[in-house]
Amino acid sequence: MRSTADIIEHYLHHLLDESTDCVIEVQRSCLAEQFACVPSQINYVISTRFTLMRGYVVESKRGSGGYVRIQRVGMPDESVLAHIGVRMSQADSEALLDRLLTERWIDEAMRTVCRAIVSRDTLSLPLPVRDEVRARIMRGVVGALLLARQQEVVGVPSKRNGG
Amino acid sequence: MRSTADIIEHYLHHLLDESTDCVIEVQRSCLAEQFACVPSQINYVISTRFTLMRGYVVESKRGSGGYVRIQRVGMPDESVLAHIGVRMSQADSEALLDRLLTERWIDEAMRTVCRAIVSRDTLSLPLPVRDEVRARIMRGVVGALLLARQQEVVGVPSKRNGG
DNA sequence: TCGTATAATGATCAAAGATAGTCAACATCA
DNA sequence: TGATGTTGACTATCTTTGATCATTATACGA
Repeated sequence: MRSTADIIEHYLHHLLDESTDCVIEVQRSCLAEQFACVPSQINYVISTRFTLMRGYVVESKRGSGGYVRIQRVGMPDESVLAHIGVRMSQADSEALLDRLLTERWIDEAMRTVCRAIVSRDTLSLPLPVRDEVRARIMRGVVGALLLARQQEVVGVPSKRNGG
Repeated sequence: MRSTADIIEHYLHHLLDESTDCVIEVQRSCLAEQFACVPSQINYVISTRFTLMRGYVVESKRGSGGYVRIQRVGMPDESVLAHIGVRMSQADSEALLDRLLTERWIDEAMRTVCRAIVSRDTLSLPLPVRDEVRARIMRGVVGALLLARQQEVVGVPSKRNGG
């Protein structure tokens, strides 16, 4: 059975898909009532599923007339590397891979392979080393992609060997 | 007499045969209850019978709404897996990537990215851990390639962010 | 008009709950 | 007797909940 958090996430995605401008505004307490959960559950969903890494910007206002605004934003090329810190969680790296797929930097196969590589089962290292290695790997991936793009533009004929 | 492990294995195989897309999702605790065994028995069954060697990829999620997903992806090339031991050097992994490229399991882009990932600079771990992680990564790559190939066939239902 | 009290929101954080994983001792089978 | 199977204590991760704090708008009295 899917968790409440999953259901709420799905609902918000649905609203975003319906919206014409990739922005939605909801009321935390209303949503909570609608899904029969405590208000802070909404914060949980937003903080785990609508992160900047996944391509969302969230703003809110308290007090009467308060709201939570969720906006789906595009990915500025150069900002990607900057968003990868010294450590990176599995969730964040999967989010980034999903975005790279959405933005057509990579294809399905690449995402599947990279997802497998950065999974905790594959790395199988104790924290925080695991998250540090994952960050370096994601840097490597994005770095390689950026390089490939540059070469495309300049017209370098697909790198040979390279030993 | 058949062991409990055999019976559970058989049951899971049955579920997989019934499924239309070679994927099943079960709950560890439910299965354990169903077969009157401890939950860790399920892990035993999965780790001994649903290995990559035998053509399965397994993913799971903990917590509320948790599950274990078993996917049949087809048997990997034995000679490929055989080359990946407990440890793998950078040179060996690059050689394997070259071979995968030659045999058209991967394309240039994939090789470039994977080479970057398994380089000692990216992993940046002391030996022998570095070679061990590299071996697991290459194993993950092989499994993911099988998975990706099957996703192509079945057609992925545009899975949204990590659900 | 200004300042303040109050109501209406949303945010944070830590504890509790819900699953699944690991490991090693013990049991059983061939 | 070694290989395979079973068990349970301990661990890791993800979700749910509630107490408490923070912010904003508005009503109201001076």
